[in-house]
Amino acid sequence: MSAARRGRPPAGPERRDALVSAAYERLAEAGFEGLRLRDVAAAAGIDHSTIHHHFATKQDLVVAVVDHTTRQFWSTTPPDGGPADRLRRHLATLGRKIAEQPELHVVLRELDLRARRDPELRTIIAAREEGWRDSLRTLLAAAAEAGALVTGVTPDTGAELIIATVKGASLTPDRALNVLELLERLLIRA
Amino acid sequence: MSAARRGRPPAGPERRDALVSAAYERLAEAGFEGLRLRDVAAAAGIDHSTIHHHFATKQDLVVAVVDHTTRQFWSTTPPDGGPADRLRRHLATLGRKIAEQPELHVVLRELDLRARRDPELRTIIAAREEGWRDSLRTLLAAAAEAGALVTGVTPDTGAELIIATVKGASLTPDRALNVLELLERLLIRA
Amino acid sequence: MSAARRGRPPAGPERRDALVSAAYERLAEAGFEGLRLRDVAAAAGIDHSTIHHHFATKQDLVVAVVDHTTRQFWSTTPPDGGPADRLRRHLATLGRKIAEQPELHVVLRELDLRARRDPELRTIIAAREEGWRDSLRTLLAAAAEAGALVTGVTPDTGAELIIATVKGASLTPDRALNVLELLERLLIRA
Amino acid sequence: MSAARRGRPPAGPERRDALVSAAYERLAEAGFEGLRLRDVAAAAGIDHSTIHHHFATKQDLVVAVVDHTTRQFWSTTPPDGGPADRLRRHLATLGRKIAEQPELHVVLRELDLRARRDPELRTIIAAREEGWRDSLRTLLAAAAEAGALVTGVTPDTGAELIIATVKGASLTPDRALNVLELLERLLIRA
DNA sequence: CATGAATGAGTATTCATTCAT
DNA sequence: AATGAATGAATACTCATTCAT
Repeated sequence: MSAARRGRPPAGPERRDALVSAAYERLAEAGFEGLRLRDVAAAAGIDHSTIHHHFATKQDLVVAVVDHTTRQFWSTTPPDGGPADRLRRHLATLGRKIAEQPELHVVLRELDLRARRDPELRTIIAAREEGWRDSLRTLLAAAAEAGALVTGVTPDTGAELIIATVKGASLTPDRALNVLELLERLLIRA
Repeated sequence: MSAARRGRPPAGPERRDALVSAAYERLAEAGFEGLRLRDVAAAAGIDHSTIHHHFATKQDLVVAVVDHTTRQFWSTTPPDGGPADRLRRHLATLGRKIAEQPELHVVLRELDLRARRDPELRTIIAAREEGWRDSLRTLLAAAAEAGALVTGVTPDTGAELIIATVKGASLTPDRALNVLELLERLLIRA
Repeated sequence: MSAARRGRPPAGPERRDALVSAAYERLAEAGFEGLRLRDVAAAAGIDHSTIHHHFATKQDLVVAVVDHTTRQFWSTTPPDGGPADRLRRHLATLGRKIAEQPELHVVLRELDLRARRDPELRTIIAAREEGWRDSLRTLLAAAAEAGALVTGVTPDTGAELIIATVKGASLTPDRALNVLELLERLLIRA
Repeated sequence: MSAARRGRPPAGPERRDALVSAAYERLAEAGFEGLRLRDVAAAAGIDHSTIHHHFATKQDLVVAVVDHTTRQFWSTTPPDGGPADRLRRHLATLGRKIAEQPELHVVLRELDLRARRDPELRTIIAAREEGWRDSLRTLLAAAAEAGALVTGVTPDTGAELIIATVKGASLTPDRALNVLELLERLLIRA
């Protein structure tokens, strides 16, 4: 009713989301280095000064993008099944997502680097990653108890290895699926 | 008369190297996002417009930094010994270097991301990485022939897994050593 | 229903006064240079776009502030008594007011300067000042007739001297009282 | 030889002075409220970004203007003669300068107000004014010793009265001369 | 009356690059 | 080679004002 009255200004609250999405896309295309509020506004179809009505500062928009991006990754996590199977599916899902949606993981790597110099982002990203790490540890502990894990792999280092490999694999998306398949075979007993 | 007046301005040709080193350090600290020619010049102790006598454009300096950085990484590669041992030493050396010299690997990740949008850097970096990949493949093929490799690992995917894990591990330097140790145990037969 | 919900939004007509007072205070604190409608609105506890329901333009609000401020100063004038005494009391009152309420006189000086570039303000302020000047002239003429004035002081130049000194003294509020006391002794016969 | 090579860019070091003069003039015309670096640059005939080559920030330029302006006022002070005469000449010179060069004194009043909110300017201006105050006190003390001063005027309050009156008189330049003449007659014994 | 969203002209500042010396 | 002055396009952010609700 109120949206798309004359076709140009979409509406009120969803405008904020449109800005975050546009910023996410610009970040994927151009990196932090090339992230310009003007481009974000243009992509969202609004005047660039209107951005500041929704986000006081560029950093505030970036924080919203971090939230949006890490949340999107989080939805990746698998539901249920046997521990070995769940781990298998988790890695397979990640491998597929990296191949299908490479920008998401590229942006996540961009955020990892930016977080080194930005305490605010560091806090948010560390919290989200900690959630992933915890769920991996739980999964690996269950798999170990079920005797499905290769000997010598503790839940702790196993989780770190998975995190590192997923992150590194996301830098070369077309090879990610194969890499994560091999990792899975190395971790889980035949 | 004016050169080496107080020992500060090194000279003519090594001035170029000083600029590359300064740019590398700025890149490690601030990322591409925060790389300013003025800062680089200041760190090298010269006027910022003098940079253009050594590098026509900022991109030229960046290319030189890429060369400098990837070369530094390359020097990391191990010399000789048995194939399993050489692989072990390679991963151990990398793990140690990441812990000791984290900025080098952070800069390399920065370059990986930048290369996605910059064909010139992509070419250089891909060529250097291809060298690393080749030597890993050779190493893994030798290890496989010696029966030292876990079954199911081909030289191709094994090399990809190592590359991915090393890259991902470099994003959390303090955990890198443990991660690479585990990878090594998973790849090499006891 | 929505008005006076929590006692904060006063009502309809007095809202206008609240805005003028808030603007006066902002002007005292930050000068014309730092006068922002948003700040004024925030200080009055309303949305900044609501200001435009009371004052079509910023200038309109400024005009209202000028009226408010000059009126406040006007109330300063003394009632009655003998001419010399009335003059004495006038200067003493001014000196005290400057010390007690320095912002009022600082704002008046701000207005004097602004009036140089703003014909609308100039007209208003000149009219108000003319009233003060007239009453000073009348007072001085009466004092002269009563023989209470030092020789050589005409009502005209005497009034100008008083006006100039009061204005200048208001720039250093803590010394104003002493300055005006001395002026009084110089003008009035012992 | 180097200046006015093609007529447009005047030269190097005097460019700084040209900017200060231009800023002073803009300040006189538009006040702090209307002081724009773009206008200053345009008045000096250079690109507005070039300003930052000479003054890192707007505040730095303002500080230079304060220095320039207060220095100009200072040069107003009279040389020598008998104490009463020197005081007479000082007030007469000030009265004439205010009438001839009203913008200078308007800018000085602008600075007085700005100094209330700007500690950096406050320090500079207070120091300069203290110099004026001191010289006035010395002058009045000499005049008092010579018996040329009206009874009841101490060097301290006399100096304050002069300062206040000069400041206030500068707000209405065409009446300043008369006001200061009257002040002189009130202070100095016939 | 009141609001929140939107606008657009404007504001200081940044920065790679050019040029004369 | 080196420098300092100059440039101009770009950059985040501001602010009075408008408009639909």
